[in-house]
Amino acid sequence: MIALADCNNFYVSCERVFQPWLNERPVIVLSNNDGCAIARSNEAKRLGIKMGAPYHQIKDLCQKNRVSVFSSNYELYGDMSRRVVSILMRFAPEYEVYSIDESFLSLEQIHDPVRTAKEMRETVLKWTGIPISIGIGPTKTLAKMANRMAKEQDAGYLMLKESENSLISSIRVSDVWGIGRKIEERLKKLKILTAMDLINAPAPAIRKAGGVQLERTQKELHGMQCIKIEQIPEPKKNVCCSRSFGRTVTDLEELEEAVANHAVRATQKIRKEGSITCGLQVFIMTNRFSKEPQYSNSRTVGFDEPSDDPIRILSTAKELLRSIYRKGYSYKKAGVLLLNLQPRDQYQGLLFKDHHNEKKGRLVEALESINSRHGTGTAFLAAQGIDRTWDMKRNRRTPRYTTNWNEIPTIGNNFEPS
DNA sequence: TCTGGGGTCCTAGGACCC
DNA sequence: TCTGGGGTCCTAGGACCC
Repeated sequence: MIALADCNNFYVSCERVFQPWLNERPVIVLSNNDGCAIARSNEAKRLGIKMGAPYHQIKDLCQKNRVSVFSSNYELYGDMSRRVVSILMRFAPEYEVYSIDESFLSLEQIHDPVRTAKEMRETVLKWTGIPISIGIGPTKTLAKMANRMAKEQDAGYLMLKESENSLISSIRVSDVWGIGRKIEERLKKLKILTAMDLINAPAPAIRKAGGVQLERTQKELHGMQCIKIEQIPEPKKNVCCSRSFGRTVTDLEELEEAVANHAVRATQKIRKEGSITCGLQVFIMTNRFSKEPQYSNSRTVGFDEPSDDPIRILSTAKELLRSIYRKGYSYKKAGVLLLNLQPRDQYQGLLFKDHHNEKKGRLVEALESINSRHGTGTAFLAAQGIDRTWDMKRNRRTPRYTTNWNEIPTIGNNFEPS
């Protein structure tokens, strides 16, 4: 059996751990730039706030109903996520961290999966304050479905066996893991509306409608494991860093600063993974929701020799940016992708040229060590800009309670928060 | 005024090879 | 009029996930 442990309304639950008065009140957490609602408490869901709803459209509703609204605090959520995983792994030695709030666990060796699920749930709640739901099924897809049902029934945990047809027949096909809007439409034309319809449909028709992936989903619903638990995550193949601006940006100089920051952050990511990049893409775009003239463009370049040098990646990114920049547009977003990542230890140098520069290497290491000791952003390259007035909005972020010495919560009145 | 960010996998089609 | 057969590799775009 496979279990899927999923944190309930995860970002909201993280905020509630440190602000318990938010319990049983409507709470939402906004995306970067305070754009959309990306996490909602059950109370907020009941008010009709949809996943991904633009905040400016629901602002009145939130004020009227005294909804607590927060900017996302990824330092906090990332740290809470690690804590939850560290508890789950005590129960199941084989597991896969699927996303920031979900893990698949293999319960193959476990005698009584339901009992284990109950214990996991209680322990995670007690040790972290985060409520989780656990779905158990013979495959990942069925575990996902069981998880969904557990949440709907407010049960906490639920085990789904293959034979439980009555349960499955009530599930809409679009609620099956792996089926999005487009596939749903195609299936609708074939009169396949529920998970049960999908199970009973002829395989060739399914293959035609949704390719091998949909066929795999169908097999998984039959109880045949097609999607393995991946204990050790594969190294990333690409990395992307992009942001919307807090305001529109027209100047090349400001775009350059933003792209410089994305390039440096992307490079930090691959260095942490021990990867080097073979290529680089830069993109810029105007606000697609605006009626102003639209422009978006991207340019890609391959490196003659793979690199993880932030200075080289940054300067290449700036060159690419200059080549696609057009004056007169109001830009809303810029990003940098590092493509075709390779493990650093499989690096092949060039025969006739050497980019390697020991002095520069030491400089980058010094930057990294300063930032890891004193916090990200302590030391940075001048190209990244100082004021960064274009930076994203994050007006309602709570303290980084668990990862920053200056923001640790205090108890009682003896200590004034600094 | 205001609309997120970061990934993966698959497929079709083009360019190229013998 | 009629123009082979069988591959590989790469890329862009589409679909999905959280």
